[in-house]
Parts: sequence; C-alpha cells; structure tokens
Amino acid sequence: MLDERKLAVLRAIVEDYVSTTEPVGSKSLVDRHGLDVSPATIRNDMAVLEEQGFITQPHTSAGRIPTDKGYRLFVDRLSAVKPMSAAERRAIETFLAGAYSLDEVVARTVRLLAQLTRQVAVVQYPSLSRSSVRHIELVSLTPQRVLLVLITDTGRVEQAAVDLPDTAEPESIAHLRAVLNACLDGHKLADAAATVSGLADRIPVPERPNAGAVFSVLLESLAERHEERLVFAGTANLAAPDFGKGLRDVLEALEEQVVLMRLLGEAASPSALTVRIGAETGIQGTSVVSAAYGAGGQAVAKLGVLGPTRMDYPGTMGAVRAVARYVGQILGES
Amino acid sequence: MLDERKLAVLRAIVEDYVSTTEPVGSKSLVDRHGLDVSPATIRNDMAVLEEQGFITQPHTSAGRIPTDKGYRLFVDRLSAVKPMSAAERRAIETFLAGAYSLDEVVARTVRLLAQLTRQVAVVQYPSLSRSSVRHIELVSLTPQRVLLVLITDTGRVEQAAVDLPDTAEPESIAHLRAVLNACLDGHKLADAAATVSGLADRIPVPERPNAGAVFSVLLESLAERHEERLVFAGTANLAAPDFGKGLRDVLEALEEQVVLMRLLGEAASPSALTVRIGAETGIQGTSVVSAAYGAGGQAVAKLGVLGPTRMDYPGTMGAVRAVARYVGQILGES
DNA sequence: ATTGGCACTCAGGGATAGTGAGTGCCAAGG
DNA sequence: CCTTGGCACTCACTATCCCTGAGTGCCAAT
Repeated sequence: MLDERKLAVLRAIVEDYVSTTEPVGSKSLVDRHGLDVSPATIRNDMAVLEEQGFITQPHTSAGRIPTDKGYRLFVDRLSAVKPMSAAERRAIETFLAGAYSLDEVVARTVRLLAQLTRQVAVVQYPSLSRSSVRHIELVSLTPQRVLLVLITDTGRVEQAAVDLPDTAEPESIAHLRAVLNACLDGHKLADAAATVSGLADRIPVPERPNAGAVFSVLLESLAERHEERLVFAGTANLAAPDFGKGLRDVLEALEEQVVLMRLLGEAASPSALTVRIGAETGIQGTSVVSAAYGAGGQAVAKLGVLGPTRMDYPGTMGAVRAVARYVGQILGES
Repeated sequence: MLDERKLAVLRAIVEDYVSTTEPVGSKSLVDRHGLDVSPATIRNDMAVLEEQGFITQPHTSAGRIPTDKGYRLFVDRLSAVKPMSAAERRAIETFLAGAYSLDEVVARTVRLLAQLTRQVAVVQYPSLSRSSVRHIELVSLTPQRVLLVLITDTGRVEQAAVDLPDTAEPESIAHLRAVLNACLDGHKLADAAATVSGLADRIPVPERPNAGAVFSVLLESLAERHEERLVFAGTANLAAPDFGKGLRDVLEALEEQVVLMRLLGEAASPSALTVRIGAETGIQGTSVVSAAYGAGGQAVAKLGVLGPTRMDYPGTMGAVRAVARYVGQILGES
C-alpha cells in the first residue's frame, strides 16, 4: 500500500519540515534529497500520503506538513535513534559525575537534558516504593513533636513532622527508633508498610499512642504522596515561537504534577523509550519523549523531554536514552 | 512643582493603564475619574508630567503610559497597600495550615502566592545561616561512604554523601556523630562553621582523615551552596500576552538562581515590602514585589512576585505582605 | 507508472486611502 | 495666572486592492 518511495517521501517531508518549520513542496523535496524522479511523481505520492492521513496541507496550494499520524509512522518505522557523539557522551558523564546528593543528581540531570535537547526536560525523583530503607531517624523538636527522617538506599531523604498525643521521654523515642531500624533496615519500602502495621505489639503499652502517631505518619510517607515529585527545567526554550498560543497549556501542564506524571507514562524497563505525539499527549501540538531509568536493571523512575510535535525525534530520543543510562549508572554506584 | 491635581492625574493614568492595557487619553481620564476640569486642562498637566519623565506617549497622538519613574512615584507616594479581604485571609490561613514538612510549606506558599496575584511567585527556602542545628546524623552507606544529614530548627533537612579516605568502623562513626552533636546542637549555623574548624583535636589521631572528610563536606553544606534554594510557580501566568517577546528573558531569569536571588533583594526586616520596577530589576518590562518572612521577628528568607511592569501594585503588595506574614507565623509555630 | 505541460488557487507582501483618537497650541474668559 | 473651547494636525490602525510566486491537481503523452 505504501511502497518504499512513498515512505522515503514521508521521511523526507518530516525531516525537512522539522528543520525549516515550513510546509514542504514537491519541488524542493526532489532537490534537497537525491530522489531520482520528477516533482510530478512526488506529487502523486503526496496525494496518496495525504489521503491516508499522514500529511496535510495548511491551505490549498501550500506544501505539506506531517500529521500526528505521519510523525507516528516516522518514529516507529522510518527513523533510528541517533546515538550521541563521543564528545557528548563525555560531557554528560563529567557533568553528572560532579553530583553528590540525590537532589544534586536530579537537578543536574534535568538541566543537562534541557540543554542537550533545547527543550523542556522533566525528571521524576526515584520512586520510594521500589527502593529500600537505609535508616530511620527520630529527632525531638519539642516534647510533643518529633521529626521523622527516612533515608533510602537511592539516597533520597524524606522528612515529616509528627505531633505526639503525649509528651515523650528521650528514652522512649530512642527505643522507638531502635525498633523501627531493627525491623525495617534493608527492607523494600513496599514491604515496609506492611511491617509497620504489625509493629504495635513490640511497643510497651503506655507508649503506644505516641508510637501510633509516628507509625501513621511513616505510613503516609511510604505511600502515595511523595511518589510524584517532579522537577523540570528549560522552560526558557518555550519562548521560541514554536508553541505560539498553545504555550499556556504547556506551562499549565508543567505545574500540574498529575498531568505531568501521566505524560511520562507508566514505568517500563530501563532506557526503553516511549514517544507520545500530539493528541496522544493530551496537549495540542506537543510531544513527549520519555524513558525509565534505574539502578541495576531495576527501573526506579522516569525522565523525559517535552517539546513541539515538530521536533527532532531521532536526536531527542538519543539524548533521552543516553541521559537515562548515565543517571542509572550514577545511582547504581552510590 | 507637582500639585495635587497633577499627582491625581498620574495616579489615574497608572490605574487606567494597568486595568485596560491601553494608552490613556485626556478625554477618557476626565470621564472615568470624577475630575472637575476640562480635558484641555488635563492635557496641560500631562504635558508637564511628560516633561518630568513620569509618563510618555508610545507615539505622537496616542494616549500616555507611565514610565518606570511614574510607577515608582505611584508606588512610593500615590498608592496604599491593599489589605486582603477577610475571606482571602481565611483562605490563606487554611491553605497553609495543612502543610507538615517544610517542603510542603514552601510548595504551598509559592502556589498560593501565584494564584493570589496571578503572576509568577518565587519563594526562597529559609536560610541556613540564620537558623540553628537541631541534630546531625551520620548513616553508613558503604564502609567508605557515609550520608551526612543536617537538621535545622526551621525543619530544613540537608543531606550530602561523604567519601571517606579509610574504611570506618561503626563505632568510630558513632563517636564522630556524638562529638558533632555535642558540640553543635543548638548553635547557630553561622557559628557552627567556626566550631567545626576547631574540632579535629577531639578526634583520635587514626580517625582524623575520615573525620576531616566529614568536616569538610559539613562546612560546605553550612556555607553558600544551599543558601540559594529557590522555588517558583505560576509560570503559566506568563502566557498572558503581557510580556510579548520579553518572555524569554523572564523564563531565563527564573532558571538562573543567581539572577533570581538578586531580584528578591537583600534581606530586610520581616514583611517590609520591596518593590523593584522595570529597569531596576534588570529585566525590561518586569517588576518584582518582594518581602522578607521569618519566625519571631527574625527574617529567615525572602519571597516575592514577578510580573509585568504594568501590574496592580497595591493588590500585589497586599498579597505578598499577607502571605509573608502567615508563612512566618506557621514557621514560628513549629 | 512516470513525466511535462498547464490552468488554477491562495497566502503573503506592499501600496493606498480613510478613520478617529489623541495631541499641541492659541486666544478668550474667569 | 489658571482654565477652557476651538482647531488644525499627526499617525497608528484597518480595510481594500492587487500582484506575485510557490505549490497544487489534472491530463495527455511516453
């Protein structure tokens, strides 16, 4: 139905349109790509491609531009992920290597990705549920208030204040801390939740109210709420006239954690790329390229790039894949 | 030199221009405000105001718009901070009250401020140097790597990984932790830096290399680097055509911590408002309204709003002041 | 199936003219 | 001396028209 040449034409249209931002016509197509046929032939091909919904013309008598469906086909079958150059790989490596805390790693990653792709980058913090407890700390703030600090093996630190129903002696807090660490250290957070629920027995009766308060806050930390922390960078790249009036939608999506989470998609195996195009993202004219990243073959979170539907997919995909790999590597080391 | 009426004219021009976005002429001025003089009189006044540099015309034969200098005068002498309505105050209070961790307080504050002002809000994390050490925790990650966690009385938690030169026994780490907490607990962070430097003596000689590594990372945490953490929200409000092409500059400034810090200005006494207009901010067409906030009369950080020079100053100032106060209150409680 | 030829379409870019809000200035009046 | 009505003038903005050229669709010939 679509022979070799028609596919080549579609590929050429996507490439030209992406680089020039202008509808591409039959004449310039044969010129710029070494097609050994006449413009008229191309026109016939384009008519077919248009009929099938892969390209369209903004108005009669203008060149063609790809539709979402056209980009889809291009990404799925007509293009290859463009690998990073050696120099770029080195740059990524050295830039990420300088980061110590997890915050720093994430911050650098997101900036790096924005810079490489010249688009908006989004990075999700390593998810809690797939990592394990390294240490739990309780610190008295006031006699009736303690700070709960949870440290995971991905280096993530969660904190929450707990209001106690009764005043607490330092020893009882120390005891509670010991119990928590003894039972949870090294456990996956997902299991930890279950363990905590059955822990009340190990606490002397008079201290149970306080322990209960701590447990419930701890459970809350382990659960949904913090799962969704996202960071983004590169919004300045939106100022390019790419989006025009859709800009508001994009900016709004960026501030809505929920929407953004959905855009990054469900977790997949590490460095497998997901591409959402145009309508698939729910934001007109916007595409998202994302990948899971993780330490040691285990996906812990996602990261991605958000840009105009008309973007350089091979290049963007290459950058996202490369960054996802290196971040996984860095996290695996620590 | 500028009599009552001329000032009234300037005020009216600012108000009208802010609300309509269009140059305001002599006729509409007398209509919309109850001025008991003829348009011709107003024209004379406007000529004077223009001569003095408070207003200009975008082109001959258009109405006048305020200059930066005009806004300045308006803010300094012609307007009063608009207090929040009772309903708004209640909304602020309940919205902020739901936050537990410091992260949460900051996140809510910035979103709240963006929503109230319909502009871009920026909040600086409570500064480290003005708060004091609540607790220091050391957690082994590997035999040659520990995680340093610093907890302050504002609820802020800093973390950093430390690579040790030698492998460390659990006891030596425990000892180090005890020493650190004994010496630093309750001290202002600013003093803490000095204390740490003189601490090497208290450590047995064989453990000094490791201790040194920890100290140096700790000093780094106490110093500049983390001082500057900033969060912003409400970028979607930039999509209003307010900025036009200056938008790129604004977005870039938002991603440059250093620039943003400068915009918020030096710390002042809590809830004193600072207003920077147009060129004063270094970003064409942009103004910044900021205030310090803090617990118990002590300023700990700043927050503010960034918007087009043509903004509703009284309203924005009211919102910033109110939010700064409530945040200080919330922080003071914990 | 491919190609050259040809008539047709239509966005975009000046050029021109009309409109009206707004100005500056002046001379008269309080 | 300040205020005011009158008046000529300016100039952004809009509408209209026209033209140009890139690009198309179709057809008949190869």
